[in-house]
Amino acid sequence: MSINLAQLKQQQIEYANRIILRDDNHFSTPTLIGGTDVGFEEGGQITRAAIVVLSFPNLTLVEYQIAKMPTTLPYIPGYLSFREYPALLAAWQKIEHKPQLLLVDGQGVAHPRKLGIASHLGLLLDIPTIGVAKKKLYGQYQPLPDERLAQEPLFDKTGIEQIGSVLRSKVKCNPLFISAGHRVSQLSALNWVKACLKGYRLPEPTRFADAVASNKPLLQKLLHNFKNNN
DNA sequence: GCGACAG
DNA sequence: ATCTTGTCGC
Repeated sequence: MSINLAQLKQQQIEYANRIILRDDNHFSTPTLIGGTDVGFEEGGQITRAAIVVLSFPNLTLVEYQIAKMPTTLPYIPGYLSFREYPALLAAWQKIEHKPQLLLVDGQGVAHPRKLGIASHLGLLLDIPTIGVAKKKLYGQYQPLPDERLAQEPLFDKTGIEQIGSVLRSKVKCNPLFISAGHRVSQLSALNWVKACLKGYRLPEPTRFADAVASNKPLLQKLLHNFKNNN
């Protein structure tokens, strides 16, 4: 069986037209903010999606859910969302306290066809989303000084349109690539991420989602404390 | 043809 | 992403 990339590409173009890059009217400040991350088991055969919900602005863990599904697609740059969104939707259904804003691991509109996983998921769930990626997929930017909160706009290939921001969330760490996903402006996307930083490279929602999705004993232990405190 | 390339 | 120990630097 071959993968019909041309069809997926067409779908991305159609979906991208529906993305809204303005701040949502439904909230001024979120009460709950979510984070997502995806991991794999059995050599990639199983996709494990994690969604965490934190209170805002306290940033304490309120809930987390995990969903596992058989992996259907390999990783193809530019088509990540098709590989990961089914498991993420399953995890979302299990979430009891639905957040008003979701930080998604990966790009938002900083994508060749302006439909990274954050945008794709935001559209499917019809909620505001922000893309928080650890690496660049698309775009160009100027070098950043090694200072906390140093930032540079991420531009389209034309160099005219800003498609996201590059943010040094922590000194001596590689920068984060922040881009609006859906129903949020580029400026707000950057500000919400900054509001979720707590001294680590990754914003808290993403950091917690990472811990849940990647079964690391150290951080998994932090989540065990959460169970006891509830 | 060559380089780039989320997770 | 995942497989993995020690190691360098603040």
